[in-house]
Amino acid sequence: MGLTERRQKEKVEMRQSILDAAMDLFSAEGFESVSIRKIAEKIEYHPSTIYLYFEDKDSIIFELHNIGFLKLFDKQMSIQTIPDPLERLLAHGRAYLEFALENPHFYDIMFILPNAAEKLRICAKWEGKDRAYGLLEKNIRECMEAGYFTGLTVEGLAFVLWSMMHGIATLHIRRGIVLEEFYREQANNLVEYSLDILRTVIQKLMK
Amino acid sequence: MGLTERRQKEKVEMRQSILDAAMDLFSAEGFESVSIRKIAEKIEYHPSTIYLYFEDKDSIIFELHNIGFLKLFDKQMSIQTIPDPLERLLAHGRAYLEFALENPHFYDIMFILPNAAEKLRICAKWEGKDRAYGLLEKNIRECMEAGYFTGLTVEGLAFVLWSMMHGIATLHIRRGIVLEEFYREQANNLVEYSLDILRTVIQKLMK
Amino acid sequence: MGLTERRQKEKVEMRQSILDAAMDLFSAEGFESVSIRKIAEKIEYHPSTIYLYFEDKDSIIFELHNIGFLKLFDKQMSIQTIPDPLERLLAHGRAYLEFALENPHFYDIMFILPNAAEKLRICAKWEGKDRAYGLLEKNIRECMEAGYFTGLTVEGLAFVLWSMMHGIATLHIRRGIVLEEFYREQANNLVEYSLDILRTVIQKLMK
Amino acid sequence: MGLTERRQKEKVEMRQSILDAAMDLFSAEGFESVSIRKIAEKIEYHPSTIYLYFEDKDSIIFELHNIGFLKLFDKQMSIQTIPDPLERLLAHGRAYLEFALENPHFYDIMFILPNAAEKLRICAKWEGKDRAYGLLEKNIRECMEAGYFTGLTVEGLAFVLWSMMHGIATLHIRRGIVLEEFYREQANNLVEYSLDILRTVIQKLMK
DNA sequence: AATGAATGAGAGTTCATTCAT
DNA sequence: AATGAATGAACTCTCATTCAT
Repeated sequence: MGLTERRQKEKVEMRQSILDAAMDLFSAEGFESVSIRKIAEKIEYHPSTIYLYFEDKDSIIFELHNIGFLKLFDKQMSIQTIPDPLERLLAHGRAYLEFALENPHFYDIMFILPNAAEKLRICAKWEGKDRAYGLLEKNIRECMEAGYFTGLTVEGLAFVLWSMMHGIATLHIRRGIVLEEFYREQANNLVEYSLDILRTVIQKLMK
Repeated sequence: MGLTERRQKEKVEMRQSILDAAMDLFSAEGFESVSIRKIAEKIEYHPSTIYLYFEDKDSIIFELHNIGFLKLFDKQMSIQTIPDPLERLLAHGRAYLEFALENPHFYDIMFILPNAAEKLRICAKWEGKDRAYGLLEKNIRECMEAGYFTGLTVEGLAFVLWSMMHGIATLHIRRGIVLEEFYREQANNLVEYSLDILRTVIQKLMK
Repeated sequence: MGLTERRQKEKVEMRQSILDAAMDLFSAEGFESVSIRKIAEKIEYHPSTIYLYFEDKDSIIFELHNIGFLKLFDKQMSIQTIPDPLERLLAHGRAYLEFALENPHFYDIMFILPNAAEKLRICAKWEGKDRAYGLLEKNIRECMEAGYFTGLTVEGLAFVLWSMMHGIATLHIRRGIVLEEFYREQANNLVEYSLDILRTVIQKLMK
Repeated sequence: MGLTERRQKEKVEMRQSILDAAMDLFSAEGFESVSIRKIAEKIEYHPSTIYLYFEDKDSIIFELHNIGFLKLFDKQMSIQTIPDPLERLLAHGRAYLEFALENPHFYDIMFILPNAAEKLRICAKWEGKDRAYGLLEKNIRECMEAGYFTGLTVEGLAFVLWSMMHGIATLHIRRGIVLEEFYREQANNLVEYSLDILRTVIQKLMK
């Protein structure tokens, strides 16, 4: 490994450790208490140093966004090989939900938080989002081509399913307390519980 | 009206005007820019004065919470007179969604934003929530007693319906842009669009 | 003296001490090192406290401007009673120059420094300036009405005289070193030296 | 060209490109926003590299000073061939003013801005200045030898004329707005307007 | 000759809150 | 009941500069 190469690698590692620290802070103390100073303190560097790796705070948030969407997309791609469209659609839902509940803070940044960074508001054209949604529509469409869901539209169904999944995810992430109270028994395995219901719904819709 | 009585009344009015100002600020500039100073400026009192009526900032947010739940409950009660349980359930969904989209900032505080959660966790008895959820379950139960939704549980269906409605509401409130892109034509009348779909779903589930 | 009155007075005094500190810093270390923090340190208050008396840093600079122009105008008014127009014009020049050399840092902020505060750039309509210039033109006009300066225009002469005075002031304030080298003997009494020359010039122009 | 020679040349070129970049920044964004970082960015080098060619930031400013004086001296030399001393003196004024208005930022650094002064005080022998001033005095002296300006001293007249020119230049450079308001019609051709007046003044002084 | 990494100092500003009056 | 005065902590960000490589 040459000199330039190693430096390159070190740079990447530093960026990563900044992002990790930011994510840790976010997880531990909530989004509003992610600050350049705290990140710096966490990685034991001077605040100024952060600016050698990221243009500003927004860029850090923005990067976390992107990473989140990459993660989600990867997860969603991994189930695209399932041959049966209906099973695939269910697996799709499961993947989405698993992602949300396994990476609640990523999900938070990606889908819940107020347009966290100015950057995001500007960058309206935003691949991650489109790709993820496109995949959902594709899977629904293929279900329909296979004869399911007659009488429903792709958009309508996509809307229903996304809303449901998003609703479940959001409730769990932000209102864990509430859910726990009502679904105490299922709280530990909310994914399975939700998917059981999703399966029932889908089966009813299917006919 | 005696002296004590009038003082009492003035106190209530002052609290109310503080809450109003806070809500206005929230609506106008977003949650993060609600500050004691700005509230004080809006009601033309000194910042210190706020502390005579509320312990701290969190208490104000918490109060807004409660008000939101009262509003929601009122709205939901107003449709409980509908005799047909299925129609009532649909109206229930409509009421919830309308509340969310008409009072996005209340909904935000009540169901999305994280901050208030701390207070809520402490405040053991939190009527608003229970009552609202209880109403939903009651309506579902009465549908089932009327013979609908065989093969589904009350909790399961409540969970599905709430998730869906919450998902729709949240997407609209926080990701307006996203929705607009995909549902441009329906964006102006998201409630009706959503309810059409809800109706379809319910009808399929019904049998 | 009532309570409100004393408070009012204290507020004024505090504002004044902030302005004094700012001016001191400016004199001692130059404009660029005037900072809220240093002002605070100088008056032994917390930086935040400054913001109770001034909206922001610009407002402080802006206030210094205004004070400067008030001072200058006062000085200029004090010689308007001189009956003979020519003598009055000479006194006018003397007053301007004296002001500049006695209050070099005010003069600096008023006439030399890069549009120091954003406020000044916006506030194009700017009384102090107009009044001061108006006075000069008035005095020149009255000289002309008395038969002096035939063949010259008011604007032209105002321009010449102001330029000269401004030039002298600026050279002295900012290039003291340069001047000292060339006019070592007169440096201690630059006003008189300049006015002698001005008098000669005016006498020549007069005819 | 030997190796050492080429290296020498490269060094000079690099210094020049740094100075050019600094001047560009100065012209574009004003003195206060000239920073080592921005210069480095402009010439697409690393900030550290600047320090291989200049000791510190002040040295760069100081160098710009010198360059400015060389430019001015060149311009002034170019009119020294005019035979008639009076015409030459007028041309001298014109050259000075043209230089100032054509190179406002150089003029700024040379005669208005404070910063460089520190270095200048240290730098005992400062040719540029002496030469420029010497030229002015020489031209005035030759006018006197030709019989003009009786009753005036060389120093006095030099002082008046320089002050005037400097005043005009400074007003224009730093208080463009002010001037424009009063001399709107002449603003586009301030040099000619000023020289007309200068000519009048000189003619009056001449006799 | 050039750079990459890092620093420390410092800037303006906002905030929730307290305490004496 | 209300306010005025003040604080201390926190914030993002920019800068000139140094040192090892």
